[in-house]
Amino acid sequence: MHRADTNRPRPPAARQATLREHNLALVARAVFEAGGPCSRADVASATGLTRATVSTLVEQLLGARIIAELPPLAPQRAGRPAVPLVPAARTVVGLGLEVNVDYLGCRVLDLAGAVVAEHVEPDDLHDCDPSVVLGRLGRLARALVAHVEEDGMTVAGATLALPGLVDVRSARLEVAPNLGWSRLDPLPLLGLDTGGDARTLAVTVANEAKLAALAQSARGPDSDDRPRADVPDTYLYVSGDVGIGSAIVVDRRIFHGRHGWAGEIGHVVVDPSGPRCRCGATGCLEQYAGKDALLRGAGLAPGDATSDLLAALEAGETAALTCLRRAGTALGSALADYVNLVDIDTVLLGGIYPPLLPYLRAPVEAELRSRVLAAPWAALHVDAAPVDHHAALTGGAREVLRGVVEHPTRWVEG
Amino acid sequence: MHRADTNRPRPPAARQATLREHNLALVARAVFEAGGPCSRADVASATGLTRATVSTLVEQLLGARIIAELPPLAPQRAGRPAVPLVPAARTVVGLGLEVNVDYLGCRVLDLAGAVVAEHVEPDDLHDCDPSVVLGRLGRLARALVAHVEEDGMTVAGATLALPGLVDVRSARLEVAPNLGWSRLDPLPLLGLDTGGDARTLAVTVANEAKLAALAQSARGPDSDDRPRADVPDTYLYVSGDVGIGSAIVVDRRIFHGRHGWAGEIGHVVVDPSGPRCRCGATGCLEQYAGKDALLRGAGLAPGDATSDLLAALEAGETAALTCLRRAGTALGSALADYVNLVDIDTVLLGGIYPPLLPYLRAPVEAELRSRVLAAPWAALHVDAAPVDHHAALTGGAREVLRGVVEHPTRWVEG
DNA sequence: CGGATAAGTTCAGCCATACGACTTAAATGA
DNA sequence: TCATTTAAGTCGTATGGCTGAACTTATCCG
Repeated sequence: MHRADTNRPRPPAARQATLREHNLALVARAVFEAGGPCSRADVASATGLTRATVSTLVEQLLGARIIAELPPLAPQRAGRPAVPLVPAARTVVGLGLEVNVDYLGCRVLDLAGAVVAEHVEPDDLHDCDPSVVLGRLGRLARALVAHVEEDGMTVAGATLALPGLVDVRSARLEVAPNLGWSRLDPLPLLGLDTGGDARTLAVTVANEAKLAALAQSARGPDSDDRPRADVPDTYLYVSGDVGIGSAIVVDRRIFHGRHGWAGEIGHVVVDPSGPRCRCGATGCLEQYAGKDALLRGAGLAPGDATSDLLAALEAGETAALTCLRRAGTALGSALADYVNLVDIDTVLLGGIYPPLLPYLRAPVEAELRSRVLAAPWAALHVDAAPVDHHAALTGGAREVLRGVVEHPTRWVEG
Repeated sequence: MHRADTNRPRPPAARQATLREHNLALVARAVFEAGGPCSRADVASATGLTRATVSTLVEQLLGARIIAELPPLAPQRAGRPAVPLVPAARTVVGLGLEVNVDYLGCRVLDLAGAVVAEHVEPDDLHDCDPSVVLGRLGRLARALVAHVEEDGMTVAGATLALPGLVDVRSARLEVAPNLGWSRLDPLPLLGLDTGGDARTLAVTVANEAKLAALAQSARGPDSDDRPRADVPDTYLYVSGDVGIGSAIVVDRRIFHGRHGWAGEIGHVVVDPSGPRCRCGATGCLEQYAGKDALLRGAGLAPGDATSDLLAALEAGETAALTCLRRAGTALGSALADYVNLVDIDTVLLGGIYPPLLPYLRAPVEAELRSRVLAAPWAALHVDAAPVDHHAALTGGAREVLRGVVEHPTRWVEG
């Protein structure tokens, strides 16, 4: 059994240019994480660099259009007034793409976190043809890219979100049950790198739930769905739908595991003597807390909407209430395993769960209290995910922009 | 709900000295990971630094006694013969300490990976007094430190391994059920930093299974228990005993989670209608595959040894065989959850499991095949952990030495 | 109006690495 | 035996990024 990582690559040698890259990224991060306009002097004291150095670096970031200067505010203290620095709006942008069972679309975000453009087409994409659908998405994306480029923006890259097992390193989709796709390389089918002009757009693929998870983190625009609670940098995100996906977010980055398949909570064992799952095993979480199981348990049809379920619950229907208690216990049991294994104390529930949370919370928390070994020593937080409206589009675009902020050198002097 | 990590610290500004530190560590790593003597020129081509720079850095590492030169080998090619560089033996050393239910001890490892000194005292430490036992361990450690320092070695630090929930950041032990300890700060009780001389020895604490996990990784001396198979850099380590601990190792580092409590596989749900666990919940893995459960299931007494169980199995006793099949299925079910959640494809079984592996393997693998969602696309490897003889002592010492290799600057020019 | 205060800029100095030339040390072969 | 070849390791200059102190700019305050 030989494996590739036995001689993992060493980091490259550091030279003067490496210093620059590091400090450029440091200054960029300081501006982005300041939570408001900040001066060069603020950045200097936040980073530990001298004001002289910060000035040089800021100059480069301005030139790269990664940050921007605002007109000086009315000064309130003695001393020369500061020039406010902010993330640049509508200059360098990221593109999020997604194909999911009920829609396909793309969204462009700028560095300030604002949605610059988007195009979402609801559709039923169960068992569709990958090349047709991805070709269609590619055309949408090209149109959107052309549009924002006409306005002088630069698209830094794109991330494609797919609801299935995506190998992040080979950019290969192994299987997406609900789309009926398997074993394909989605990127060539988008036709983005062979567009009209000769430029190539860097595109990556990732699992939809993982990208949605990234959209939850605190910093960024608060122009989104819900008022943004203070989301920590490390949390578990669980997205309920027909399947149940999840992601481990550590310091605002996805923990991918070996292939990018971490977080498959939908098939965690809840009860081995439980119902058979479509995966072949028995008693998987999905069979208790997946969308189909919830609807079936409440006496609704598989095609019904979450709102029907919610109506049944609000009407006090016993079948629905019982089913949700059962689902909550199952979800709590699986989350307890999750927390026991990875020791992360915040769980954000997304997908179909946020409106159902009032019915799920008690059994989930009861199960966590009794099953999480460390529960007596560290409080656990279970909350609704703040962003859910096509979160993977936002997450994908943000992932691109994170790359820009963390590696600004590529955009300097271009 | 306010949490501390919302404003996580930024990395420090990089300056010239940072470059040095980085490249010094790079050169050190190159020598340590070469797998044999290597020349300055080898290091240069491995790192991408010039030979001139490597010479300077090697000079410093030699001065810090982190690496050493060997007498030149009989040259086989034309050209000036290389001066072989190797990790230094018996210069800078790491100290591993451990208190466990059946022994306490300490072990000193040098940078070459050799055991320089050790002192292990078997004892029954169920429900012992922490201050007495830790005081005793501290005295052992001081004696060992004095001994190796007389031989001219420098102890770089120490790591204390404890079988319980250890908060790695506060160095606090929350609970260690089998020792009967709870809520205590173990480090002061060791009395190592207030020793006879005024020096302070940096000591950290960690969970025993996690440190044992670190002892498994491939590089390092092969003077240990078993012939070292090629262990990858990323794997799950599971240690069976009365309780079942585990660790997630990614790129040869422990994934600690929020507090250092990741890997509590012993209380993953196997069957909610199963037996009650001492943790209060029902159907935890420990109740199927923990040592007590195995002995009880095989009709043996709780105090019996693993060898008795093995004898019963080899004699073909039905109760023992059935019990191990059941344990294997339970372990496989829990491991399947683990792999589904963290996507790591190698599992090393340690503790009492290696000799039992022939009886566990089939049910474990069957369960993994049917329950791991990604099983069709990536082979899983379940193996016996190569190191098990007081592995946490080795892991703890290695952890200290990893710090030396990755941050050599502190040892240069001292 | 002038001193205090603070933001931002300029410039000499330092330091680590690169690059090319040089030295050292062995094998090779006429 | 001795020049040639090959490769390891060292030396000296050049480059580039950061620092620190002095300087300029711009505002407030008495």
